[in-house]
Amino acid sequence: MSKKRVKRQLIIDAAIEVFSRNGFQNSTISEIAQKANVAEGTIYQYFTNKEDLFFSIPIDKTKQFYKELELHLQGIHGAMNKIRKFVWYYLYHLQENPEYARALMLEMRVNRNFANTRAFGAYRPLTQKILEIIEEGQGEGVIRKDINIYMIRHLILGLLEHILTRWLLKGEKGDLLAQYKEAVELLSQGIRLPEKGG
Amino acid sequence: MSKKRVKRQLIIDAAIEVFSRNGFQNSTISEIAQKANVAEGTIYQYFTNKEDLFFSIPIDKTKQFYKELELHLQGIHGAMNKIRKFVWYYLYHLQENPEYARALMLEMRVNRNFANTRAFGAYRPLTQKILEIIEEGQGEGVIRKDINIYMIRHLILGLLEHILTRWLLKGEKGDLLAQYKEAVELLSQGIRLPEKGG
Amino acid sequence: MSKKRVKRQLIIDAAIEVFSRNGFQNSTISEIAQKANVAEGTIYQYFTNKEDLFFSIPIDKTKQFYKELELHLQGIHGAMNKIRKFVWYYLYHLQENPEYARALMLEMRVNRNFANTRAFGAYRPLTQKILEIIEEGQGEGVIRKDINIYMIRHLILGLLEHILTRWLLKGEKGDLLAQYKEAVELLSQGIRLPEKGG
Amino acid sequence: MSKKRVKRQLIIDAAIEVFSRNGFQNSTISEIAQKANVAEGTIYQYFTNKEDLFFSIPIDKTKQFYKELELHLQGIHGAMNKIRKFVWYYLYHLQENPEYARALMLEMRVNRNFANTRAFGAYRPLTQKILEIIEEGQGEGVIRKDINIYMIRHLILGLLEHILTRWLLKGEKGDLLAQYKEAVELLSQGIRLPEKGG
DNA sequence: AATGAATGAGAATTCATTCAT
DNA sequence: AATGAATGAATTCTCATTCAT
Repeated sequence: MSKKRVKRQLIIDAAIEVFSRNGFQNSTISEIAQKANVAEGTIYQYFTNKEDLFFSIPIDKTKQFYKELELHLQGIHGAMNKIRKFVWYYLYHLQENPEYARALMLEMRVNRNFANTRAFGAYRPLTQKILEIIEEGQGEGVIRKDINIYMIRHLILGLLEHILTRWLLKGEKGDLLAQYKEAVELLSQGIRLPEKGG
Repeated sequence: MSKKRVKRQLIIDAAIEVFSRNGFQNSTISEIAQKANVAEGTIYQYFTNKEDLFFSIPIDKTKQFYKELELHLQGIHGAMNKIRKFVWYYLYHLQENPEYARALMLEMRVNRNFANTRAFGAYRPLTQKILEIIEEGQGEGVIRKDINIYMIRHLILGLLEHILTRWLLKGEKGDLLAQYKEAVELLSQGIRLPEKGG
Repeated sequence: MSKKRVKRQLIIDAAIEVFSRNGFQNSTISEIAQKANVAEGTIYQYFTNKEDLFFSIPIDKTKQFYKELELHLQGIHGAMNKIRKFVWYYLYHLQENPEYARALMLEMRVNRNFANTRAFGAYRPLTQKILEIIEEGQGEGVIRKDINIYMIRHLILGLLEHILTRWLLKGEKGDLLAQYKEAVELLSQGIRLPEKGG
Repeated sequence: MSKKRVKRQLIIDAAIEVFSRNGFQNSTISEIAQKANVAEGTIYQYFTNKEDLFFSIPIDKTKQFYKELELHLQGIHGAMNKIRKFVWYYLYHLQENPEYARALMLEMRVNRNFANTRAFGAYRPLTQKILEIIEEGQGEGVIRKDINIYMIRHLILGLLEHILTRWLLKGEKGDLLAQYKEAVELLSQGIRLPEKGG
C-alpha cells in the first residue's frame, strides 16, 4: 500500500471510531484528526468534506464485506444453504465490527442523502447478490415464485437489520449469533415453496 | 381542549413537519416557531429543550396510533387475522402520515437516546400488543411455538420497517399498501405452524 | 402594616435571599416570585424593574440598621467608645444577616450605579454619623486632627469591609466577632491623638 | 514574544478595556473581539470561555505588578519604609491603570469564584509579601506584636481598597496619590509598636 | 504534502417585561 | 390587584473549512 493509501486508511479508521461513537453530527473533524494523528487540514487533502469522509467508510467496508462473503459462499450449493450462510456471515461480521455496525445502521442507512452517494453504489453488488440467490432458489424450486423477489429480500434484510438495531440500541449486550438459527429457520419457512399438499 | 393544550399541539404539529423534512439536527427552533406562529421563547414554555420537543412527538402519535389500532382490531377473531390487520393498519397509518413516518423511521428509531426517553415508554403498549397476538396464535395452534416470540416480532416489525424505510428514502413514490398482501402472505407462511405431514 | 406593605416586604425578603445567593445578574425574577409566592407580574406592581427591586433592599435594611445603631449608642460617652460600639455592631449585624451582607458587600457596594441610587442616599446618614463621631473625638482631644476626617473614616470602613469580604468569600466560616477586639485596638491606636511626648 | 503570545496579549488588552468599562456580565465577546481585531472564534482558541478570559487578566497583571514592586523595594531598608513604598506604589500603579483597577476592584475582587481561580493563586505572592514585611517590622521592633499579622494586613489593604473603590465609583476624579501621605501616616501610627511609657 | 491558526456563520436558550384576562 | 402566558432580543460558544507558511 502506498504511503498515501496508508494515511487515508488511518483517517478512515479514526473516522469509523469517532462517527460510530458520536454519530455524524456530533463528531468533529478535530477529534478524528487527533485520533488519526494528523492535522485537521490534512483530512481535507484526502476528502472533500466531512460528509465525503463519512460516506467513504461504507465504500471500503462494503467492498471488503462483499469480497469475504463471496469466499464464504464458495463451494456452497443450494440457495437455501447460501441464504443461511449469508445470514450467518452478516451477523457475524457486524458483531465483530460493532462500531462500524453502529455507523451503518444508525447513521448511514437512514441518511437522507445515502441513496445519492457513492456509498449507495458500493452497496449495490451486495443487494444484487441476494436477489440472485433468491432467483436461484426459485429456479431450484425451493423458493416460492408467487412473491416478488424484492419483497423476499425485504423480509431477509428487514429481519437482520431489526435484530441488529435492537442489539445496538440496547448496548450490544449478548451474543448476536445466538439468534442466528431461529432467524434462519423463520426466514426459510417464510420464503420456501410450500410442498405440494402442504 | 384547553387553550394551552391547543397551543402545545400547534407546536408539535409544526415540529413534525420541520423535523421530518430536515431531520433533528438540521431543524431549527426558529423555523418550528415560525411554522407554529409562536415566538421562539414560547416553545420553551411547553418543552424543556429541542430534544424534549422532538421526543414529545411520538408520545402523542403513538398513543393515538395505539388507540385507533385497538378500534380496528375490534371484532376480529384469530391471531392471523389480527396480524393481517396490524400490518395493514401500520402501513396505512404511516402512509397517511408520511412526515411523521419519516421522523419516526429516520430519526427517532435510530436515536441513541431513544431507549431512555419517555417516547420509548409510549411505544411499549404497541410492541406488547404484538407479543400478545403472537401468543394468542400459539394458543390457537396456528403459530409455531418452537420459535422465540421476540424473534417472530422481529420478523414482522423488521419487514414493515424495511419496506417503510425504503419507501421513504426513495421519495415516497408509489402505494405502500400495494405491498400489503405480499407482505402478509410472506409473514404468515413464515410464522405459521407447519401442518402435520407438511 | 397594610396588606400592600406586607406583600412588598415578602417580595423584598425573597429578593434578599435570591440575590445574595446568586448575585444580581444570575438571579431571576421568576425565582424571586416563586420564593415570595406571588406571580412574576405582581413584582412589577411593586417595583419598576429588577434593578429597582435590587436597590430597594439596602434602603430598608440600612434604615433599620441605622435606627438600631442609634439605640446601641444611647448612653455611651466618648468618641472612642462610640467607635468601638460601631465596629462591634457593624460586625455583629452583618454576621447575623449573612445573606444581606453578601448582597451588600459583593453586589451593591461595587455596583456602578450605586452612587446614583436612592440606596446610596439611605446610606448617607450612616456615613455621616461616623464623621460626627470622629469630629466629636477631635473635639474631645482624643482623635488626631492633622488627618482628614474622611481618611479616618476610610480606615475604619476599609478595615471592616475588608474583614467582611474575606469572611464572605471564604464561605462565612468562623466567628466574625472574634476579630472585633483586635480590629478596634488597631483602629484606636491608628487614629488616636498621640499623647504629648509619646 | 512569539506570534501567539502577541495575539493573546492583544485579546487580553481588549478584554481589560471592555470588562472594565461594562463589567463582566455586560461585556460581550463580540465587542472584545472587535476591539482586538480578531474573529470571535479566535478568542476561543486562546481562552476556554468568557470567564477564563476574564480571570486571565489579573494573572498577567498581578505578576507584572509584583515584579515591579520588587524593583521598587530594592535598596529600601526598614519595614516601615517598605510599607510606605508599597502603599505608594499600589496607589500609583492603579491610578496609572484605572481600567484595570476598575476591573480588579469592582469585578474580580468580589467575584464568588475568585477564590477558586488561578487568578487568586497569582495574587498570593503579593499578599505573602506584605506579611513578610510586617514580620520583618516586628523583628525590628517597630511593629506591634500583640496583633495578628493578618489583621494588620487587613488594615493596610482595607484602607487602600476603600480609597480606591471610592475613587472609582466617584468617576476617578482627583489625584489618588494626594491621599498617599495621610494614608501612610494613619497606617504607620496604627500598627507601630507604641514606645515605652507612651 | 502537511500544518494548525483563523475564521465567522449559525443556533439554542434565557429571561425581563408586558398585557389581556 | 393579581396573574402567568407570551414575547423576542440578545449572547455564548461550536466547528467545518480555508489558506498562508
